[in-house]
Amino acid sequence: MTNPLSSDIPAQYDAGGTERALYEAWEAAGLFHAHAHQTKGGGGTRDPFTIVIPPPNVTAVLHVGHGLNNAVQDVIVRWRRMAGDEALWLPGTDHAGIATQNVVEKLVALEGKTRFDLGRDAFVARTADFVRETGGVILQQLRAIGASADWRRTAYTLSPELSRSVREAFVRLYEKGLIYRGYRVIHWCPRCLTSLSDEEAEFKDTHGKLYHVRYPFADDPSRSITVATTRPETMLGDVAVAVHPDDPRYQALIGTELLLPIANIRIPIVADSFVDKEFGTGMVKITPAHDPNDFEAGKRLGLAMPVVITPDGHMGEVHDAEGRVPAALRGVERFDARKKVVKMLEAQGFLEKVDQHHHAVRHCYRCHTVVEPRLSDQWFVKMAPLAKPALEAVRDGTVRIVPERWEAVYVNWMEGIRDWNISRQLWWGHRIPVWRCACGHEAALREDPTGACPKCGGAWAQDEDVLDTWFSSWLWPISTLGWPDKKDGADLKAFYPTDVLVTAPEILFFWVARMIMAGYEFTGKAPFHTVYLHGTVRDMQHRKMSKSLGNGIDPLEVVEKFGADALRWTMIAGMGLGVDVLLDPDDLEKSFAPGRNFATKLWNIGRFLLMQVGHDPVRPLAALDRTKFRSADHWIVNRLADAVAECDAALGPVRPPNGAWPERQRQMGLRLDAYAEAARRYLWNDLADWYVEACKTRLAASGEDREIARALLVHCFDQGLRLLHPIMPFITETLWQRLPGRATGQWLVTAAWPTAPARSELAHEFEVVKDVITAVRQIRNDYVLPPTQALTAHLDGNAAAAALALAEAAFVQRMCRTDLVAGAAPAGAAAHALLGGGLEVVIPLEGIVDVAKERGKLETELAQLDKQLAGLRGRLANPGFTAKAPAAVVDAERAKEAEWTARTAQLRAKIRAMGGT
RNA sequence: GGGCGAAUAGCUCAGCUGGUUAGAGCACCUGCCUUACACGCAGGGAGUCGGGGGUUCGAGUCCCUCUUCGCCCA
Repeated sequence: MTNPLSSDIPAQYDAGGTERALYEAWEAAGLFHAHAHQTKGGGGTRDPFTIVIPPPNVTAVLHVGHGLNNAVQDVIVRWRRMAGDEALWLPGTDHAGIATQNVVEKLVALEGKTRFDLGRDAFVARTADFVRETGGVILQQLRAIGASADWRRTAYTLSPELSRSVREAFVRLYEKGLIYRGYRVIHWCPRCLTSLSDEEAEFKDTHGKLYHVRYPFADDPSRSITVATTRPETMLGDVAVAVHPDDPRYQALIGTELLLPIANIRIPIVADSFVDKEFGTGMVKITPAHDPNDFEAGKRLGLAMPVVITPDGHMGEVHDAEGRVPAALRGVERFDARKKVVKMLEAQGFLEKVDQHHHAVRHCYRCHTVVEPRLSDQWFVKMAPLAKPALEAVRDGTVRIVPERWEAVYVNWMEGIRDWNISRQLWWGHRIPVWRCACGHEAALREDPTGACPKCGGAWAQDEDVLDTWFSSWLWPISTLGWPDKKDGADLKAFYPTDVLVTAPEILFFWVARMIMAGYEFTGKAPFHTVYLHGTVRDMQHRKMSKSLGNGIDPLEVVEKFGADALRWTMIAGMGLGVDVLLDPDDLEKSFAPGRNFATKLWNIGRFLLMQVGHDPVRPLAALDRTKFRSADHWIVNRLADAVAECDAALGPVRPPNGAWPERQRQMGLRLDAYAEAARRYLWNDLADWYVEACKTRLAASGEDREIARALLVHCFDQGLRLLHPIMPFITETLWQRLPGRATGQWLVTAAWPTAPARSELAHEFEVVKDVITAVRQIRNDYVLPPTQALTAHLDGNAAAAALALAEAAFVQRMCRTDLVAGAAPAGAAAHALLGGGLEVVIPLEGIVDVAKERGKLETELAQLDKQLAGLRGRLANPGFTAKAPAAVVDAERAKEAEWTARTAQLRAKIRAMGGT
């Protein structure tokens, strides 16, 4: 294992042991704990920066989707922590009503029992025990990927504190009349035995069938009409057949009666404008208890509502349905019943035809069972009043959604918002705090009642249902910070509203939209100013990773094999805004190599640099005499300034300037891939590839030049580690601890985020040196000259530029084994390169260079340039362009023309000298 | 059926309010174990910006249209 805090630098970096030890050290040092009193709201001086975690289910184990989501949050929160904010990342879990109850029911089933055998209290106690034992697993796993969450504030939706929030929210809404009880058709999961909200009943495209069924007229069985249905078994609950009132085909039939096959019941033909004239036959059967649209129609028309399917999805005369379900169908499972009904219809000659039919069918989002529309009593939240401020917030930029296209989706949903079914027929969850008495008295109570009904003195009983888990999740940003508790409101004052919410688009409606509503309803403020919706991790066929497909990636396996830094780098660097991350579950090596390779490279940069620099202290940047800088020094300082600016531009702005995002800033920032690339380019392509190389010879000497190189190497590497730390926290900290002069107790985690150093005017001088080196390397490659072969390059055409290169002749020699000479090359065969500013690099290669071929190369270059120059001159000759284009554009084009003209002249002269025309 | 969006190098994507010779990463090809790193170094090829039309001095960028694909909602 690599000791994270030691000063020696082994040849190999061992991620596994280092990461574990380092995480423990960080946590022990309390680096992730945010202090309310440090914030401006808490009496301190710092801006707060808060992210609340999208709480994973207590039953969840870490999958790569969590990995991505939490890596993003960690990058952002680590960035803000370094930037000097009092940064709080608040972790926790939710109790996941349906999912957790399902898991425990399965455990109970292993003992041959059901939850009903145990009884409600015992089952709830059993579930609570289960959660106590296993509920923290995923939070423990988050530590392995480096999550810098404030574990001392870990929250849980079913804790006493958060339960109080839920209760308070319910009672307030109830008292305002925004929570009501309604008897209507809702989505019902016959397996979970509970109702579901619209959002929890997911559409899935299904290959079904459209059955065309003949319903004979009651008074003349020789005549019949035909209705089309995808669910023939529900016909037993039919109470009418509807036609569109304007449909000329059926005007005369309205009011006549049909004989419902199988059930042999008379039902009327009615008119309702909800019927789609074009669909099927334009006649639709009405089954009010088993279809939401039919329910509405049934209500409008005052029809009966017989229920013919039991809660667990079997046929039966459940309610108001005597005589409708024949004995042969009673107790038959609904899909078996469908087959039987079809057979019966066929046998009796009522089945006209069956078409293939593709349609979207609702499924339970927890167990994927086909949802059964069911008529029942449920609690609802009236959403329209809550949606109003939440919609306005996104419209006026108080809350921005990134990427932008989801704002339109959000607005669209909000405008068509429907009431939210919040009751669940479960035992695991917050029990609805409503008590009812036989006398009709009903109350929602903040505290459990002790006595009897205050109205009549009779016994009163609490509602049996529990609340939708999302009814606690929508309070998450406020409940976790202590709402509504006034006595200890420090966190709410210090850290609310939060800043960025990081999640996947799938739960935009489930959770994000509702949190915004709850924020306004209960605190009068939006709970955050930015919603960052990231992509999904997919496999190489662009399929979402899932257990059933077996195409998942276990992030802990990746951490084990390549390190958390490699995992994080790969995901963050590969994540464009709102873009899916593609990873190959069958080839983890290939998927995570970029991260692992970069970590290794970084280790080697650090190892070499630190060995060269030694342990002696170095001077700070400000103490360096810039007049003593070499061209490479000026250059690397500018590159650092560029890198800081690029990272800041990619990440920021942090928060809206005056409470709302101006149009210009609404989609700026959070470009994590661009940030990652800027940091990588600086450390690898600038610092390692050029500056470290440029320092090699200088470090071997002694004196002032060596000290400048040492100081800049340390400073520039230090700054680079800081820029990279939010993405690769472990290896950067491990290296940072080894920088000379590091005192114990200093941590990169809380080190200051870089600010761009003052730029130098002389950085371009090193570009000339680089260009010469690159030109020589190109020539060496073109003529397949071995790297060891010594060359001499003559620098002509621009004496000043040549002098800059000659000043670094030793460096050039190191980089490309080539000596530099000022002035024209001797006559003879040579390779040529024409650099910017007219600087010519000429390498005599008698016997190797074919003069005609070399001339051909220059002629090709000339031809290309001539063509572009012709276009450019055409543009400048066009009065429309010079008159209408901005002056700056025209000037730039003129400057270009001058430069290209000079270059073509130079090329022509060279070609002539080589015997061409 | 309603709404939103995308089509740019082999792949994944940048390209801001129209204005350099359209970029990056990965992949690919060539050469190299140059005393930190082959998980590396150096060099290189590659795109008629989905088709068509329009606006403009100028279009990958704006408008229309067609084609294909994706997402959300019913």
